[in-house]
Amino acid sequence: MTQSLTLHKDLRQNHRKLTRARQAVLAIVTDAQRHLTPAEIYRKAKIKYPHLGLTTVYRTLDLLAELGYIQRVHAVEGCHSYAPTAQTHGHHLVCATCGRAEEFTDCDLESLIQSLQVRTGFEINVHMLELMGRCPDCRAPARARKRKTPRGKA
Amino acid sequence: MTQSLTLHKDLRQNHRKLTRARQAVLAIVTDAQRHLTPAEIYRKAKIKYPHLGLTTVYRTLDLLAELGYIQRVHAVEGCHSYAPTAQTHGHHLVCATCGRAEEFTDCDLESLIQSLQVRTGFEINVHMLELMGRCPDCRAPARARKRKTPRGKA
DNA sequence: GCGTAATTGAAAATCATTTTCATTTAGAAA
DNA sequence: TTTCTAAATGAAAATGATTTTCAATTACGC
Repeated sequence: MTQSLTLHKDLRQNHRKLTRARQAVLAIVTDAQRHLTPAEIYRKAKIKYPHLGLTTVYRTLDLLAELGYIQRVHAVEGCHSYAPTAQTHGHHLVCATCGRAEEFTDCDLESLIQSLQVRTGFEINVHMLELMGRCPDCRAPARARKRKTPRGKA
Repeated sequence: MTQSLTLHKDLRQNHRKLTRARQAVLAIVTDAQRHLTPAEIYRKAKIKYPHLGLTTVYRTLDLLAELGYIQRVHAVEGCHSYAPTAQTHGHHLVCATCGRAEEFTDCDLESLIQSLQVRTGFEINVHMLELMGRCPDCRAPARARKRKTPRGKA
């Protein structure tokens, strides 16, 4: 709604149009509780707007990410998922079992970055921090059920 | 060399064989100064061992990662690259310009993880931290030359 | 409303990855 | 060393994800 208005303005500034496809895609990503893959977004958005094509989803995700409305999420699995920007002001805490993601902003890496800059001579300007584990919901039944196969290296 | 011996032992324990293909792939990743994609590894390893097939590279990368000899790297670009484990005891500092990667181990996230665990109820057991910026080499000439295009789509 | 550039979706093309399968090979045992 | 067999291999095909092409459609400034 309000977001659509802002988007409309942002698009106009670049001589671009606010289409139903773009609204549908943005709505899906914005309302999602967790990051979604392009295919998932396509499936969900197609319900709102059945005429939608997968190609357009890819193009729209690129566009929205460029404009800063959504963000690419890099998790261990699902390298190319997307999450609304609001949800990603900072970093992710992703549940390895159900994919639910919490975000947090306080990452306090300043001192680390400072010392690394001095030590390495790099100029550091981006950082990506992703934490993974199990959310409360997935931890609870885990005690009762059999544990998931560790699929570990050993 | 020494690494090959260790690998041989590790493989034997799992009833697996030390093949020329595996040696070639491991050598390439181990000697790399930055993380490489499967295709890059294939191209380079094929020089050492021309008979090598791409399929085998994929299978070998999985195996070596499982055994802990190499690690998957998740950077903003190149979601499925690999780096030697030695280089990734901790985290990466990647140069956005030339791709050169430094690694560091002191990440000091314990207090952050602690407080997040309490706050969210998550059990946190993995973290991924990647810093990006420009390395000294790429910074130096930057002052003299024109700055690189910011790589925006617009 | 009109005109036009931007956008679209379907299909084809491309690219990365996995599977299949007949052949080859490492390495344990003789 | 030779023999034997399970493990590993590479080529080709299959699969999946993403991008390109292009003619048709649509948003929106006029």
